[in-house]
Amino acid sequence: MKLKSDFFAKNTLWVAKNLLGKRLCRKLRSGKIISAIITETEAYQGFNDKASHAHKGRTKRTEVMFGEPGTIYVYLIYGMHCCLNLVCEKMDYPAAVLIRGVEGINGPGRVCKHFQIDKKLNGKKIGGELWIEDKNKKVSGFMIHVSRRVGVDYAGESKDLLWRFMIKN
DNA sequence: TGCGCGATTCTC
DNA sequence: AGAATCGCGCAT
Repeated sequence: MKLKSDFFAKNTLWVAKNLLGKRLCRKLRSGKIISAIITETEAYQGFNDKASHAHKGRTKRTEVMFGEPGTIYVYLIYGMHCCLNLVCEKMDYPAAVLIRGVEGINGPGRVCKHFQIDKKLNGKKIGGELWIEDKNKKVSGFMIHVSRRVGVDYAGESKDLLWRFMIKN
């Protein structure tokens, strides 16, 4: 079953945890469909999260994070890698979950490379070209490891928030 | 108009 | 440990 936008219209931490074990699916430019189980996520949420791009307010770049739940947010980092996020919560509230890793592929940049995800998907809704499926009966009952987010040491008191989630093993 | 830096990854 | 590489946010 494809997840619908109502799945994302919830607390960002809940979405980050509950995306673990779901299947990320992508229709490649060639038409071929590939997928992998999501194993690692991070939450970026609210007006007080200094690690979030949206902390500095609504800008051309962060506008997507204020949009409808289930919207795709892709940004370019370090001038060379793309990162995939899914917008959560409600309109006008900045929130997204970063997909940091899938089965066999670690790191947000490598996930985007593998799934051929770039900024052309930014602002689009999940559904046609990129979607999440929840039908993995064998992927359940796993343990979730919680830790601090990666690469946000600049974020003051927000850097120690335990908003990173990954499947153990 | 210019500058510093980043939710990273790969190589030396 | 250092490079690669560019758009964004803020200062000028």
